Amino acid sequence: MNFNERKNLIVITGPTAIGKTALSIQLASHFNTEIISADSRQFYKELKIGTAPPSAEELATVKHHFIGNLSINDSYNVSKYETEALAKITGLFTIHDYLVVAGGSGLFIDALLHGIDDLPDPDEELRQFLKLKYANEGISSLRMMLKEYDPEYYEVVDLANSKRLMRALEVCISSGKKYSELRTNFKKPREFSSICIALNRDRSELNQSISFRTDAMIKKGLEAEARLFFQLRHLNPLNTVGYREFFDYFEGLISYDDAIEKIKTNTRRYAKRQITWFKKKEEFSWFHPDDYAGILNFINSKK
RNA sequence: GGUGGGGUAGCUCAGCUGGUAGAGCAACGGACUGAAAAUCCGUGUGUCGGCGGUUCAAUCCCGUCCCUCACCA
Repeated sequence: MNFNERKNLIVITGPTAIGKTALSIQLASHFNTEIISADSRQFYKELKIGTAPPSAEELATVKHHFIGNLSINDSYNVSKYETEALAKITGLFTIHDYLVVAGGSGLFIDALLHGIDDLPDPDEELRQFLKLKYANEGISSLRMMLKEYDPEYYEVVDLANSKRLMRALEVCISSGKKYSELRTNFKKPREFSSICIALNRDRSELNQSISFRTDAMIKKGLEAEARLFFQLRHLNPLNTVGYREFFDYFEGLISYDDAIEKIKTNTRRYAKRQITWFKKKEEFSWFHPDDYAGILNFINSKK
């Protein structure tokens, strides 16, 4: 990229149900530009209710990218997103000075802003082998294996987290190198400026918003939508709040009312994890979602 | 109004023969490199309904008042 004018990526993030969609549309309209989604569940076109994607009206107001661009049968990952989103952004910056990124998936935003290390993609056979090993021999077998392949990573990894252990083993085995050596944490330079905005508000208000939105999803037919995918529930994109709880209900494990309560609880927890993630990212400035004037002022001050 | 049960953490409830209390869930805090709305780790947050009394010591025993549930009027 070689731009004469400065290109600005306005990043809008924050916990779920805080109001990212509405704000991003307002901003994109103001700057007469487009929106890049950074929401790892709104990619899936089949998930129309439970992931709270922008409405048809909203999509008609502002051009969105990476909304409903994948199927739940696709296998996708952050690295692909980095490549595709970066390419999309690079293209759009030839006609826009501002672009808006909106979404709450911290790892994906991180990959977009700073890149992610060049690691091998998961190999399905190898992953199955490791899953089986974990199921049959327990987590200690993964630990012992990792200690052999990569003692340095073994020292720092969360030894209780089977997915981290399996992923590290995957990388070691398929690359023939140590995971700890491939993880450079190098921040790739980007040829645009980022204006990073995180939204948050009083926790009780956020919880109320979560409860309200969940009820709205139920009214829109979330149960029926979940039922469509019951047979496909093993797919990763369906390991998602709002669907998994209904799957438990369909299996007779919990009651209907419990399913709805659990959707709310798990959404609250998800929101908390998002807040924890972004709190330590110093590049983000925090705003109340209603403070549009303050946010606009902040963006313009970055010129 | 009478009789009986109950009032302990945000909720549901344990708590022995008196030694200022603990489970589940919720909540809160944290980690995070191709599964990330995923996955994992950590933390009891309390006028034991109020006021008196007995006792070296009361969530526990006694009195009284308040609240609540059930049954009887």
